[in-house]
Amino acid sequence: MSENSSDRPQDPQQPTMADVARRAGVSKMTVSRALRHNGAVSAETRRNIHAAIEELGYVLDQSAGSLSSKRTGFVAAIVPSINNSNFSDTARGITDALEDTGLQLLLGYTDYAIEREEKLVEAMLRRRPEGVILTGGSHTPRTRKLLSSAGIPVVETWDVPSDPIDQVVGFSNEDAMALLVRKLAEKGYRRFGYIGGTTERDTRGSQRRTGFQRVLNELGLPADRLISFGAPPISIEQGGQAVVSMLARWPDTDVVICVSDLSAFGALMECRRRGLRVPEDVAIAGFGNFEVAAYSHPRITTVDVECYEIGRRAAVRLRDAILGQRDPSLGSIELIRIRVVERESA
Amino acid sequence: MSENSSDRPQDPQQPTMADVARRAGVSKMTVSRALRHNGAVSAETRRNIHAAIEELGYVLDQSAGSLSSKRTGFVAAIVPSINNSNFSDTARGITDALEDTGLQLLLGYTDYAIEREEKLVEAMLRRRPEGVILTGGSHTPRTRKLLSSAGIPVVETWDVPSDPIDQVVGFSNEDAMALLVRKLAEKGYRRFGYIGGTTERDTRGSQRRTGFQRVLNELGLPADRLISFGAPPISIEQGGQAVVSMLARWPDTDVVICVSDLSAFGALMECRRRGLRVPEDVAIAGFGNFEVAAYSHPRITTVDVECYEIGRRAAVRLRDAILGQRDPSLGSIELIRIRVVERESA
DNA sequence: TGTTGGCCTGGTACCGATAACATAGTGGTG
DNA sequence: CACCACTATGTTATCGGTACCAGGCCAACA
Repeated sequence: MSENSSDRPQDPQQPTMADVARRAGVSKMTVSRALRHNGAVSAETRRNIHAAIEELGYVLDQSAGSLSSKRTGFVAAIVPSINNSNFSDTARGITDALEDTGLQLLLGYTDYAIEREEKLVEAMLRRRPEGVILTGGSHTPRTRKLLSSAGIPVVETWDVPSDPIDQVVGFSNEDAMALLVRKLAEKGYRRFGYIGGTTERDTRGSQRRTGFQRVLNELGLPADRLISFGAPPISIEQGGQAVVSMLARWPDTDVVICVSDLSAFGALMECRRRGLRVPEDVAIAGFGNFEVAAYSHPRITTVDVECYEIGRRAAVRLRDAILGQRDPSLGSIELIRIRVVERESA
Repeated sequence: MSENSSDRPQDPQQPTMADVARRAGVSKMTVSRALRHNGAVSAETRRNIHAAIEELGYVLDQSAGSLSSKRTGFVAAIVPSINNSNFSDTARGITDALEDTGLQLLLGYTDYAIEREEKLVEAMLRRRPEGVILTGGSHTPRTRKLLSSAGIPVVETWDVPSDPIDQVVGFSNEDAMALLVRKLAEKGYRRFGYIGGTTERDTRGSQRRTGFQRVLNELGLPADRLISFGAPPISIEQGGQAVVSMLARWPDTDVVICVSDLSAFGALMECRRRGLRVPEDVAIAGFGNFEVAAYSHPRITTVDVECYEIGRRAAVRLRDAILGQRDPSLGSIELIRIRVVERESA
């Protein structure tokens, strides 16, 4: 039913602004003015135009408009996965900050592959976004090149890259994990295990592992209990499987730290299923402060990242850059607060 | 840094196809042909053109192209929430089915409000998508009107509306819930409770509640143990709070059925926290077969919906309609399989 | 050798809006 | 009453591509 035949037997051609203008007895230009509440149009003319629009079922063709105005009215945001409440909180933050700016969000996801990110960036750029928000600081050289020469503002998030493309709103995943490990060491834990994904694909994951190892080295504690399980993002199920391997190999592990709350939750449930007490027999901690961690039984100790704020502030920076209102006193790098949330599991 | 000043001191103006043509010593038309692998262009010319593109850092402006070709190359999908693995599975199904069709997915989310859906549909339509995928069958009259007269194929999903706009790929939420209740009644449960969101806003949620009540009425069992808690989508936390109210009010409740696995999980964890045995003291069931339900302890009995398939098939139908390859022997309504997954919690 | 047909390539006219400037009317002011 | 500032509207020229048609070139064939 490509030619949708329901309601009214509509004309094969969609009406254009010229049709509206003819019907309202004015010129195209006046219609254009009436639609963008900027121009000076008399109340009566405006009424006629809106009546004509209603009768014809006219919908503005924005792509035609952007060709001449050079404003497409959207920004692109690229996240690793939409099925992850951390990133969807960030997306919400972006959407909220963009409200009332006339800017729309176009969301794309990469499945944690920077090659897919490259393809996505190129596809987005063909539609001429007015700005781009990326997740993470690792990109292909071509992605960097495309974005640098696109002449639009770019904000990298969820990371603090050493060589930013443009602006940054994020935090150090390494430091955040270090903070958690240090806190747990203070609580008396000594034999730390780490569960994460296999490859380097999830760069934020590997940075967290680095932070884990760094602190243990500083404290003179062994940092070799590492289980890598599956391609990132590692799931609840994989967290469960990984903790089994961990305890089979190093049965005296004090505390298991997981790359995210999802895997921590899997590990926790698997331990409970096997009759282990958490945290008495083995403690568990996660990362990201997902809702599941706050309401599981026992509740999971984790690191809270202000995901929503990341999105909101990234979008505010983008908006200011686009509208040329960028505050020069602000640096181009903005750090987001992270904090350890101590709960029952560790 | 709106004028991105890093890498190279780039020209203020982005290069256009005419620049590429000039540099390659051909006409714009030939460049256009070389970029869309359809036209006949000699190997050497093509090489020159690609070299010129590379040197200039040219990126095609698709919005200009679509103006004259009348093909924008994207479809819009509108989901209630991106932070919900059911819908993001559907989104993945759409993305996968669109691969290699030259069609891109533009995702929008409504936060479960049909007014926001209306705004979103209008915003999308201004960009002239080649097709639209909606979640659910309830829309504002204006949304329906806009879509019917847009002259593009539309697929409604996750529901079986009585008066479809165009095509449908979904299932009956009422029947799916009825299936679950019937199965649990067969297992011997008699005193059923239901936990869901408050308003009619989440239409799929209310349909599920209707299915719940219908079956209990048919079986001559009381169907009045209903707890409504919070605006949809109800969260893990709200599931926990609701089960507390439920058991305070009707302490002898056999089994608690939740509108989704997330609230079921919250209820389950809260029961465990209070020392209740599940399913011995109270059984719990959910809906949607989320990962959290499969790996919690105990595992949660639920209804599995083929979310990914919903997306994939909706996109296939859209694609066929757009390319004019729609198989007329296929009806315009496609039902997705649903099945009860019996696990430990009920 | 003339004709035919296929492969490349170019020229021109748009696609549907907006920018920029021009113009007509209107009321207030000295 | 001429002049000015201001409002409301129209005209023209694009924006950056693609559709469509025309034409040049060359090999194959009669």
